[in-house]
Amino acid sequence: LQNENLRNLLILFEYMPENPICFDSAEILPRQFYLQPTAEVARDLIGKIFVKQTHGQTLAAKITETEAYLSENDPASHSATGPTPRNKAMFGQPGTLYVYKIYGIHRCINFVCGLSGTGTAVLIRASEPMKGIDIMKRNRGTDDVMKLCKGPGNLAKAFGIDTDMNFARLDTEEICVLDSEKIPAGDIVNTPRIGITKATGLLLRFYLRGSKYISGKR
DNA sequence: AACATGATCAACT
DNA sequence: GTTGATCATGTTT
Repeated sequence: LQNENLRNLLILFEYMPENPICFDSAEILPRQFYLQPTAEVARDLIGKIFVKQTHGQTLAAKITETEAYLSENDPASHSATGPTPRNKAMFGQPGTLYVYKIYGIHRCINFVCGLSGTGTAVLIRASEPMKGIDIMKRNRGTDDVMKLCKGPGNLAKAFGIDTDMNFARLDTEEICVLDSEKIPAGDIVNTPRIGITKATGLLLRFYLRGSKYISGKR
Protein backbone atom coordinates (compact mmCIF):
# COMPACT_ATOMS: atom_id res chain seq x y z
CA LEU A 1 0.00 0.00 0.00
CA GLN A 2 2.84 2.39 0.62
CA ASN A 3 3.08 3.53 -3.00
CA GLU A 4 -0.59 4.27 -3.44
CA ASN A 5 -1.68 7.85 -3.12
CA LEU A 6 -4.33 8.69 -0.60
CA ARG A 7 -7.15 8.76 -3.11
CA ASN A 8 -6.38 5.24 -4.20
CA LEU A 9 -6.12 4.21 -0.58
CA LEU A 10 -9.58 5.61 0.02
CA ILE A 11 -10.99 3.77 -2.99
CA LEU A 12 -9.39 0.56 -1.82
CA PHE A 13 -10.83 0.95 1.66
CA GLU A 14 -14.26 2.17 0.63
CA TYR A 15 -15.06 -0.01 -2.33
CA MET A 16 -13.29 -3.27 -1.62
CA PRO A 17 -14.43 -3.91 1.92
CA GLU A 18 -14.68 -7.64 1.29
CA ASN A 19 -10.92 -7.81 0.76
CA PRO A 20 -8.72 -7.85 3.84
CA ILE A 21 -5.87 -5.38 3.98
CA CYS A 22 -2.82 -6.97 2.44
CA PHE A 23 -0.29 -6.74 5.22
CA ASP A 24 2.44 -8.22 3.05
CA SER A 25 2.56 -5.03 1.02
CA ALA A 26 1.29 -2.56 3.61
CA GLU A 27 3.92 -0.74 5.58
CA ILE A 28 3.22 -1.03 9.28
CA LEU A 29 4.98 1.75 11.14
CA PRO A 30 7.79 0.07 13.11
CA ARG A 31 8.30 0.68 16.80
CA GLN A 32 11.30 2.77 15.79
CA PHE A 33 8.85 5.37 14.50
CA TYR A 34 7.71 6.12 18.03
CA LEU A 35 11.24 6.79 19.27
CA GLN A 36 11.19 10.33 17.92
CA PRO A 37 10.45 13.27 20.24
CA THR A 38 6.76 13.26 21.16
CA ALA A 39 5.74 16.39 19.26
CA GLU A 40 7.35 15.02 16.09
CA VAL A 41 5.47 11.75 16.45
CA ALA A 42 2.22 13.67 16.96
CA ARG A 43 2.86 15.70 13.83
CA ASP A 44 4.00 12.74 11.73
CA LEU A 45 0.97 10.66 12.68
CA ILE A 46 -1.32 13.06 10.83
CA GLY A 47 -2.51 11.28 7.68
CA LYS A 48 -1.44 7.82 8.80
CA ILE A 49 -3.94 4.95 8.88
CA PHE A 50 -5.00 3.53 12.24
CA VAL A 51 -6.05 -0.11 11.87
CA LYS A 52 -7.67 -2.65 14.16
CA GLN A 53 -8.58 -6.18 13.14
CA THR A 54 -10.62 -8.55 15.25
CA HIS A 55 -12.81 -11.52 14.39
CA GLY A 56 -12.01 -11.07 10.72
CA GLN A 57 -13.33 -7.53 10.78
CA THR A 58 -11.12 -4.64 9.81
CA LEU A 59 -11.51 -1.10 11.08
CA ALA A 60 -9.40 1.65 9.54
CA ALA A 61 -9.35 5.43 9.78
CA LYS A 62 -7.05 8.23 8.68
CA ILE A 63 -5.63 10.09 11.67
CA THR A 64 -6.63 13.75 11.44
CA GLU A 65 -5.95 15.20 14.90
CA THR A 66 -3.38 14.47 17.62
CA GLU A 67 -1.93 16.00 20.76
CA ALA A 68 1.49 15.46 22.31
CA TYR A 69 1.79 14.97 26.06
CA LEU A 70 5.23 15.35 27.59
CA SER A 71 6.45 14.42 31.03
CA GLU A 72 7.53 16.24 34.19
CA ASN A 73 7.84 19.53 32.30
CA ASP A 74 4.21 19.29 31.17
CA PRO A 75 1.66 19.76 33.98
CA ALA A 76 -1.19 18.72 31.66
CA SER A 77 0.33 15.28 31.14
CA HIS A 78 -0.75 12.31 33.23
CA SER A 79 2.94 11.49 33.63
CA ALA A 80 3.85 14.88 35.12
CA THR A 81 3.92 13.52 38.67
CA GLY A 82 5.77 10.31 37.88
CA PRO A 83 4.62 6.70 37.43
CA THR A 84 1.31 5.65 39.01
CA PRO A 85 -0.93 2.63 38.48
CA ARG A 86 -2.98 4.52 35.91
CA ASN A 87 -0.17 5.98 33.81
CA LYS A 88 2.14 2.95 33.97
CA ALA A 89 1.76 2.26 30.26
CA MET A 90 3.04 5.76 29.47
CA PHE A 91 6.38 4.86 31.02
CA GLY A 92 6.61 1.63 29.06
CA GLN A 93 7.83 0.74 25.60
CA PRO A 94 7.36 3.23 22.77
CA GLY A 95 4.99 1.90 20.14
CA THR A 96 2.46 0.60 22.65
CA LEU A 97 -1.01 1.75 23.67
CA TYR A 98 -1.92 3.79 26.71
CA VAL A 99 -5.69 3.64 27.22
CA TYR A 100 -7.39 5.36 30.12
CA LYS A 101 -10.91 6.09 31.26
CA ILE A 102 -11.97 9.71 31.58
CA TYR A 103 -15.05 11.15 33.30
CA GLY A 104 -15.97 7.61 34.19
CA ILE A 105 -17.55 7.14 30.78
CA HIS A 106 -15.15 7.61 27.91
CA ARG A 107 -11.83 6.04 26.89
CA CYS A 108 -8.88 7.87 25.36
CA ILE A 109 -6.28 6.27 23.11
CA ASN A 110 -2.61 7.26 23.31
CA PHE A 111 0.47 6.00 21.50
CA VAL A 112 3.46 5.78 23.85
CA CYS A 113 6.53 7.37 22.29
CA GLY A 114 9.89 8.95 23.00
CA LEU A 115 12.59 7.00 24.77
CA SER A 116 11.33 4.12 26.90
CA GLY A 117 10.54 5.22 30.44
CA THR A 118 10.20 8.92 29.74
CA GLY A 119 6.42 8.97 30.10
CA THR A 120 5.50 10.69 26.86
CA ALA A 121 2.60 9.84 24.57
CA VAL A 122 0.41 11.10 21.76
CA LEU A 123 -3.35 11.37 22.25
CA ILE A 124 -5.28 10.47 19.11
CA ARG A 125 -8.15 12.94 19.07
CA ALA A 126 -9.90 12.34 15.76
CA SER A 127 -9.78 10.42 12.50
CA GLU A 128 -11.61 9.93 9.22
CA PRO A 129 -13.38 6.57 8.92
CA MET A 130 -12.16 4.52 5.95
CA LYS A 131 -13.10 0.90 6.49
CA GLY A 132 -15.47 -1.02 8.74
CA ILE A 133 -17.80 1.95 8.84
CA ASP A 134 -20.87 -0.18 9.53
CA ILE A 135 -19.15 -1.63 12.58
CA MET A 136 -18.14 1.82 13.75
CA LYS A 137 -21.75 2.97 13.37
CA ARG A 138 -22.87 0.07 15.51
CA ASN A 139 -20.18 0.68 18.13
CA ARG A 140 -21.10 4.35 18.34
CA GLY A 141 -24.86 4.04 18.06
CA THR A 142 -25.09 6.65 15.32
CA ASP A 143 -25.12 6.71 11.54
CA ASP A 144 -23.45 10.10 11.24
CA VAL A 145 -20.13 9.19 9.61
CA MET A 146 -18.84 12.70 10.20
CA LYS A 147 -19.00 12.20 13.94
CA LEU A 148 -17.99 8.54 14.22
CA CYS A 149 -14.35 9.17 15.16
CA LYS A 150 -14.50 12.87 16.07
CA GLY A 151 -13.12 13.42 19.55
CA PRO A 152 -10.93 11.03 21.58
CA GLY A 153 -13.81 9.35 23.40
CA ASN A 154 -15.77 8.82 20.21
CA LEU A 155 -12.73 7.47 18.37
CA ALA A 156 -12.08 4.87 21.06
CA LYS A 157 -15.74 3.86 21.09
CA ALA A 158 -15.93 3.56 17.30
CA PHE A 159 -12.91 1.25 17.35
CA GLY A 160 -14.21 -0.71 20.33
CA ILE A 161 -11.06 -0.01 22.30
CA ASP A 162 -11.30 -0.27 26.08
CA THR A 163 -8.77 -0.28 28.90
CA ASP A 164 -8.20 -4.01 28.42
CA MET A 165 -6.03 -2.98 25.45
CA ASN A 166 -3.76 -0.88 27.64
CA PHE A 167 -0.10 -1.86 26.95
CA ALA A 168 -0.95 -3.46 23.57
CA ARG A 169 1.77 -3.35 20.92
CA LEU A 170 1.08 -1.12 17.94
CA ASP A 171 2.98 -3.11 15.32
CA THR A 172 0.80 -6.21 15.04
CA GLU A 173 -1.88 -7.05 12.52
CA GLU A 174 -4.43 -6.87 15.30
CA ILE A 175 -3.71 -3.22 15.91
CA CYS A 176 -1.26 -1.01 14.08
CA VAL A 177 -0.65 2.16 12.11
CA LEU A 178 -0.05 2.01 8.36
CA ASP A 179 2.26 4.46 6.67
CA SER A 180 0.82 6.72 3.97
CA GLU A 181 2.02 9.40 1.64
CA LYS A 182 3.80 12.29 3.31
CA ILE A 183 1.54 15.18 4.30
CA PRO A 184 3.12 18.53 3.29
CA ALA A 185 4.19 20.51 6.34
CA GLY A 186 1.90 23.36 5.31
CA ASP A 187 -1.13 21.10 5.53
CA ILE A 188 -0.58 20.38 9.21
CA VAL A 189 -1.90 22.98 11.64
CA ASN A 190 -0.25 23.43 15.05
CA THR A 191 -2.30 24.91 17.91
CA PRO A 192 -2.57 24.80 21.71
CA ARG A 193 -4.11 21.63 23.10
CA ILE A 194 -7.80 21.70 23.94
CA GLY A 195 -9.87 20.32 26.80
CA ILE A 196 -7.17 21.02 29.39
CA THR A 197 -6.64 23.76 31.96
CA LYS A 198 -2.88 23.46 32.56
CA ALA A 199 -0.01 24.31 30.20
CA THR A 200 -2.41 25.76 27.67
CA GLY A 201 0.36 27.81 26.12
CA LEU A 202 2.19 24.84 24.62
CA LEU A 203 1.57 24.30 20.90
CA LEU A 204 1.21 20.53 20.99
CA ARG A 205 -2.00 19.93 19.03
CA PHE A 206 -1.81 19.02 15.36
CA TYR A 207 -4.53 18.57 12.79
CA LEU A 208 -4.96 18.12 9.08
CA ARG A 209 -5.75 21.44 7.43
CA GLY A 210 -9.20 21.53 5.86
CA SER A 211 -10.34 18.20 7.27
CA LYS A 212 -13.96 18.00 8.40
CA TYR A 213 -13.01 15.26 10.84
CA ILE A 214 -11.60 17.48 13.61
CA SER A 215 -12.88 17.80 17.19
CA GLY A 216 -13.55 21.09 18.95
CA LYS A 217 -15.46 24.06 17.63
CA ARG A 218 -15.71 24.79 13.93
C1' DA B 1 -12.63 18.35 43.57
C1' DA B 2 -10.97 17.62 39.35
C1' DC B 3 -10.76 15.10 35.16
C1' DA B 4 -6.65 14.94 27.92
C1' DT B 5 -15.38 14.18 27.15
C1' DG B 6 -19.79 13.98 24.77
C1' DA B 7 -24.88 14.35 24.33
C1' DT B 8 -28.73 17.11 24.88
C1' DC B 9 -31.60 21.01 25.01
C1' DA B 10 -32.95 25.73 25.48
C1' DA B 11 -32.21 30.22 23.69
C1' DC B 12 -30.20 32.85 20.66
C1' DT B 13 -28.20 35.09 15.99
C1' DG C 1 -26.17 27.16 12.86
C1' DT C 2 -24.30 28.36 17.18
C1' DT C 3 -23.58 28.97 22.13
C1' DG C 4 -23.89 27.98 26.83
C1' DA C 5 -25.68 25.33 30.76
C1' DT C 6 -26.16 20.87 32.54
C1' DC C 7 -25.50 16.18 33.35
C1' DA C 8 -23.80 11.37 33.02
C1' DT C 9 -20.35 8.48 35.27
C1' DG C 10 -16.05 6.37 37.85
C1' DT C 11 -11.27 7.04 39.02
C1' DT C 12 -7.54 9.83 40.68
C1' DT C 13 -5.46 13.36 43.64
